[in-house]
Amino acid sequence: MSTETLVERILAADDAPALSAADAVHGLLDDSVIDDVAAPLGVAKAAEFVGLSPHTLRYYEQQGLVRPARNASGYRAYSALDLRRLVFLTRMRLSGMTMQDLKRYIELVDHGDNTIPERSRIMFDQRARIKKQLRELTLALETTEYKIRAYGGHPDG
Amino acid sequence: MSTETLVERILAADDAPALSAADAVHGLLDDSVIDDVAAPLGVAKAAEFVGLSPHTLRYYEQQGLVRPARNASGYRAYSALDLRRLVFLTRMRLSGMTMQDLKRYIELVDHGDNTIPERSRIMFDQRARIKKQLRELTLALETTEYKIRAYGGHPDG
DNA sequence: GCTTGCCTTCGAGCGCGCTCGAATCTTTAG
DNA sequence: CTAAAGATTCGAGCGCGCTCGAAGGCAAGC
Repeated sequence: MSTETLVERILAADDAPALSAADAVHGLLDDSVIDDVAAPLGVAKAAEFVGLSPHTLRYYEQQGLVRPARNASGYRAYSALDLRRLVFLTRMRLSGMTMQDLKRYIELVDHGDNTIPERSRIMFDQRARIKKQLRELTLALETTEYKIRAYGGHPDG
Repeated sequence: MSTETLVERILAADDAPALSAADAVHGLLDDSVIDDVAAPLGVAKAAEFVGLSPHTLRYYEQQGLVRPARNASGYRAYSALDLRRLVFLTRMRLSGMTMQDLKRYIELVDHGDNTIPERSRIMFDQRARIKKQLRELTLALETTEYKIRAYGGHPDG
């Protein structure tokens, strides 16, 4: 929570992102919100929900990251649980976790509570990576804003 | 400056990164520091300075992003100016600017001041991208810390 | 019944950004 | 003088994470 409010201060009152359609990954803080959506969702809707392509969702499934149920016709049906996992996966991917690490992590999840120590380690590493990226991005932001200032900052040329 | 102090608060007093050898990209805020270094540098030293490989520096040159002078033997000699550009390039790359956009930008720089409007636009876009990434990373960080908390947070398994 | 459109599987292909190997030249140490 | 370390150019190769195309099944509207 502390982190959120701080970074919120950084990014608030700025070029409002205008998050239009279903961008769960960039908006949701409370996963329980997902229950409100009319799950289960087909692959297209689920993809739109997390901001990925249907292709990518099938790819994730093939890689063992999600296992949505199928309806009578063999179509994928993403439950609220599946959607929450997709949000998790997408956030981890967006923050630079590799497919390999993500696969390993999910594999551990599927193997019960005695894998928690290793999962914990993975999340510690992930946190360190994210913080490093935050540092790098902060420097890049400063550099960028320096340039904008130097150019006089005319947004429309 | 405002941004820096805020994010500094977020990341301060944490797992100290132990920035050992020459990590200009992650540390320098004032480019003038570069003059202190004994420029010009050979490709290996320059690479170490920005945290890239010599291969990558040659690749950047081939792509037209830097043009270091050559000594009598044809070896690359990166001047302080070149090093500052390398720091800039590296920060932009680390913050997700594509090679294509970077090439375009440098091309504009090489074409004088009347290209400033377009350069300005590129930097505005870049800033928006960085801020989006910061938002995504922040959510990912929260998710990660949530997991760590859930796992009881034992760092050593 | 037919068309439209979204769903399925499969394997191949691709764009990005390096990364490497080979052959050769230069500099430095002993 | 010799050997080792590090520089050069060139083009090929690679790992990641998708991304796409082909061939076909299923559902709904006219």
